Amino acid sequence: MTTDKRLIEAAAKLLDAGGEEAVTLRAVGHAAGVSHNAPYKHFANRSALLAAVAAVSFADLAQAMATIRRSRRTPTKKLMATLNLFMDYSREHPARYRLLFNNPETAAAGGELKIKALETFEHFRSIVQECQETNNLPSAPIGTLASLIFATVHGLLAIEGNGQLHPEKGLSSVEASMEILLGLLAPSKA
Amino acid sequence: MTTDKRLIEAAAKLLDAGGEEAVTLRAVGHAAGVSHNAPYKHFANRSALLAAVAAVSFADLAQAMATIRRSRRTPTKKLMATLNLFMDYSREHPARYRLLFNNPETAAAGGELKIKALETFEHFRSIVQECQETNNLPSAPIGTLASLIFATVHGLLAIEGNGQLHPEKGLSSVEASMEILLGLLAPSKA
DNA sequence: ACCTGAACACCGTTCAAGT
DNA sequence: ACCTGAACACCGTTCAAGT
Repeated sequence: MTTDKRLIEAAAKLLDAGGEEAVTLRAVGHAAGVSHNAPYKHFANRSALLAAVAAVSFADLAQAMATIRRSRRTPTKKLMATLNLFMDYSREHPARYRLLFNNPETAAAGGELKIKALETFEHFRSIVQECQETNNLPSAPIGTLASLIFATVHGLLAIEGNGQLHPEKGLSSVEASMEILLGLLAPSKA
Repeated sequence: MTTDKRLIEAAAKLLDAGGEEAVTLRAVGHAAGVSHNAPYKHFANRSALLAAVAAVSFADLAQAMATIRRSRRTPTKKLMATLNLFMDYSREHPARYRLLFNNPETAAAGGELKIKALETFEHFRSIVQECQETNNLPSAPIGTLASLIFATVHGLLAIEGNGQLHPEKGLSSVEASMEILLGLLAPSKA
């Protein structure tokens, strides 16, 4: 495997294991078997390395979503599967999830990263559209509806990760909240 | 003003102006007119100082929400005003907003910070409840409904802050998305 | 009780070399 | 072309004093 791939992989592993602060160039270099400043021969700086991690992570998500999209399932089931994908990702890789969806630097980035991110949203949007076409979601503008549903899972996951979702206090789980949302959004079958 | 208040204020100002990375203890100390390690006489460490900033910020938000809650407005208008409060806060103090609602350390914290955070949610929940009672929101469990609506603004604002809300690409603004959500949630006046 | 200056370990980044 | 080791500036944190 080429050095740059190994650096990205090492950075991702450190990120998952210890959060963003654990991703030091020294640790990344060491984990990849090179010196602490070899990364600079492959990436402009630490941010660029993290951006590369984000890009491959978006690509992974996009691929998983493409598989769901192609599968033989009802649109509603596809949407559920996609939402579950996000939930699992957020819970198994919280720091990575934050890097993808909650990081000012990721926001500012363009190039490869931006393209991969847009691909991910495009899959999501398409699945939401299928649900609309089968009359399982209201006929609001597709972009608005898709961003609304995505933002809701995202927001719920953020709050959950922040420990501000308190099932014991009457607040509900991400799953339950999403079910309620989709239930309320579903057009009454008149 | 006491030194600890001045330290919190200086930290908040630096946070708003330059993001979390700009909040170095050296800069905070300097801005407050003390040495770079005087903060340690008032706070256990940098995290504790940021937690104090979060606590006063939550208190400010809670107070603004209490005012809205007490005002002579329809429940729906109160809810709108509260949502606008979050939107303004996120746009005017993005780094601070992230500290409050998107920070693993804030999550782990207890004490004063946790209490202030819960107070904020309590106001929000109460306003949502008013909307339910006047039949402007469906009769889902209050905790679930409140967290759902809050998570949605929060998620939309996170995406907006991340530059992933693209009005030009058919995705919509936070305001428009929230209006659609509340419109769809509103029980049909039968 | 509250503050300061020196010191330490760690980090991102740069630079001059090495193959 | 790719990598390394030394060096620099900066940071959080600790410690021994100072009033």
